[in-house]
Amino acid sequence: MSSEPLPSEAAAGRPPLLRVAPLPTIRRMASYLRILRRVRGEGQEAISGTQIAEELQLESIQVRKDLAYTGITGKPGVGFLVEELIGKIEAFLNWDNNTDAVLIGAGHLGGALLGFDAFQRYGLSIVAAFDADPDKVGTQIHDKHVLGMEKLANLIERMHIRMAILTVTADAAQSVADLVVDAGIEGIWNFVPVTLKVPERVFVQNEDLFSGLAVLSVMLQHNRRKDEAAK
Amino acid sequence: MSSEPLPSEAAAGRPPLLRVAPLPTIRRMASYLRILRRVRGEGQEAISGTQIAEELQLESIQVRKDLAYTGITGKPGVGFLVEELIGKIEAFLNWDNNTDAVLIGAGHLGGALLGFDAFQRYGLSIVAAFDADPDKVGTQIHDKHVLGMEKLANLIERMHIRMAILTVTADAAQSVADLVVDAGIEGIWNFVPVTLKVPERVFVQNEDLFSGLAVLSVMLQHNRRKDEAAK
DNA sequence: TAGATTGTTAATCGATTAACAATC
DNA sequence: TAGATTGTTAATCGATTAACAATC
Repeated sequence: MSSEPLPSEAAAGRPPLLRVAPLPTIRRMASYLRILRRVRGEGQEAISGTQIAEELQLESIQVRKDLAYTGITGKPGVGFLVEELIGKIEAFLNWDNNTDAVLIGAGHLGGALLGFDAFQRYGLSIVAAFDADPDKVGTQIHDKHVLGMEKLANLIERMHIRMAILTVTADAAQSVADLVVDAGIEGIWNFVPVTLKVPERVFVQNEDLFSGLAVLSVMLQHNRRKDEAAK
Repeated sequence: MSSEPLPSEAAAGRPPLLRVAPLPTIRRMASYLRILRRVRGEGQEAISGTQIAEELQLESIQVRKDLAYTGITGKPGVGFLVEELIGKIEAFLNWDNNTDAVLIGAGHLGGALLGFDAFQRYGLSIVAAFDADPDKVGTQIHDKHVLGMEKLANLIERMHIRMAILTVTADAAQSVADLVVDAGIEGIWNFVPVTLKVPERVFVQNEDLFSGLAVLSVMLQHNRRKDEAAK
């Protein structure tokens, strides 16, 4: 997986594009890691692409292709060393470094995320929560302090926080995004069903529950139709 | 597209879904609907694919292609009738019918979902929650009763529930899935980072938080690298 | 050795994007 | 009419899958 520029790019005099792996590949890495950590816990030292594929109901060729992005080399006839592969995937995902984040919107969903201590194993630590509701400010949710919005920008700057998790209401989302972007945030994990306008340098990862529900609804409807047609 | 229903089918029922639209199309439908409902609230009567595309930062050709799956016909030079388009998308997603669901696992995330009253506008109603913890059984979370696991199968069968929402712990997920599948569930909205084994007739929609986090982590890391390379 | 599995190159598939005539 | 937009067909792009030699 060389990151050499394509001839056309070189010819055009542009700087070599740093390539990111395909997004579907990146998403699958998280599940590979899950399997690998479990398997390590069971004392298994090597694992084949075939085994990973079976556990995740994927094709082994896809697993092999994906794993190649981490730079690991396997042993034909054997597979990959579990410990090494875990290290490579963690490095690929930058989950071997800790990333600090702030969470804005300490409602039900925000509270649930604050309680997710599994994040620690995924390189994420939420350093504080923020909310506009004076009744919430000053309290703690799952051991995280809830601070007032007026403290947000300053904390981001002072602690060089790069990631913000948005769980505010839809009508507040854009203004909060503006605020954190101004303060220097580089990535937003957005749980609000709103299309945020941000400068190009800021990356937004949208988690849209309703799009998942849409898929499920359509598939349920589709299966029912099939059943009825079969009668 | 040859089997597109005529406008007159609106009263008669729904388009015969022989093929399912591409999954990315289905996911985007949810966001189209969001824009349309807002725009309707503002009193706008027609909307062009161009306008929808701008609001969602998409290409207009993609919006037009997607909307074609609903069977709607627009007016060249004008666009689509907002009210009609909302109806078509709701029908496409089956969100004009109510779907009952059970939620299993009344922890933090499960509780947050129980409190999401927006689901009502997306055709979903959670009729009850279930949990193995005796301390939770008998309580109410956001006005939903929490019942014991021993009542689950019977309620699914009696009420002909087709959808189950899984927010249990990872180690319980497969056995709960087996249970609801046996009881006749046709679709599972799975929030547990576990690959469920289910019969082919059951559709599983996985919502994997960590895969979203993986994308965000990689992009943050990537942007930082680019910045450093630029120096 | 025989069987399993890797890693690469090529083929296929499916979704996105482009082009453009038709039409309001 | 002129400008905007739809809807269709074709081209492109990117990801998945197939094939298979190399190798443990």
